[in-house]
Amino acid sequence: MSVAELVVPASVEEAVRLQERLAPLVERAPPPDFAPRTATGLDVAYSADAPGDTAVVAAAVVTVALASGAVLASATAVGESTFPYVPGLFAFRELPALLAALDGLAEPPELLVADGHGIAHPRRFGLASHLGVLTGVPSIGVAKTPLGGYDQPADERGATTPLVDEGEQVGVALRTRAGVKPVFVSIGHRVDLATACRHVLTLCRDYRLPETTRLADQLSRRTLRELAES
DNA sequence: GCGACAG
DNA sequence: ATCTTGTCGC
Repeated sequence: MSVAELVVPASVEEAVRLQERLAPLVERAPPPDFAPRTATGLDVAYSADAPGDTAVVAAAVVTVALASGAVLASATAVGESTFPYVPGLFAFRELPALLAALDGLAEPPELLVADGHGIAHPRRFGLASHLGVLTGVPSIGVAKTPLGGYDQPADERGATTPLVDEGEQVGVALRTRAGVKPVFVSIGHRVDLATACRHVLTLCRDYRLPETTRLADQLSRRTLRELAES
C-alpha cells in the first residue's frame, strides 16, 4: 500500500472530518530542551496540467544548518497529486509526496518549515500542522498569502501584526525584509509562535522567504524538469 | 446573502 | 500551483 492511500481521503467531507479528528493532537509548545541545529524546508512542484485535480508532482526537502545556512542534506520524491485543490484542504494535495521525500532524508529532520499554514487555518490544522502531527517533528507554517485579512506590520524587518480568526490569534504577519510584503507564520506542531518567528527570521537572510523553502522550491522544480526531459 | 479563499 | 525574459530601478 502506498503512502498516498494512507493519507488521502476519498472525499472532501472525509478530509474535513480527518482534520477535525487530528487537530486536537497539535502541541502548541516546544518539547523540553528544544534546540534544533537544523531546519528542513519542504515544497512541491506541479506538472503543467495543474491546478486541476490530478497532476504529476515532484516534492523536495532540504535540510540546512540554522547557524551557518549550509545545506546538509536533501531528498526528492515524484508522485501524483489526486485530491482537488480546495482552500483549507490544500494539504491533501502535497502530503503524500512530501512524506515520501522526507523518507529519503539520511538524517532525521529536527524542525520542518512548510510552505503553507499551520494552525492559521479554519480548523487549526493546515499543512504544517498535519506534517508535524504525522511525523512527530516540530513544524512551522510559513505561507506567502493569508487565509483571512490582516493589518500591515511596520516596515522594519522583524515587525509583526497578529493573524486573527474567530477572535483567536492563530499566527502573525511577519516582515522578513524592510519594505517587502510580509510572510504569514503560524505554529505547526511542537513549537510556540515566538520560537517559530525567531527561526523564520534566522532563515530569511537575503530574501523575503526562508532559505529552506527557496531551496526546496528550486529542487522540486528542477526534479520535475529533469523528469520531463528523460 | 455575497465574497474570500494556503499551493 | 502554472504560463514566463528581460528589464527598470534602488
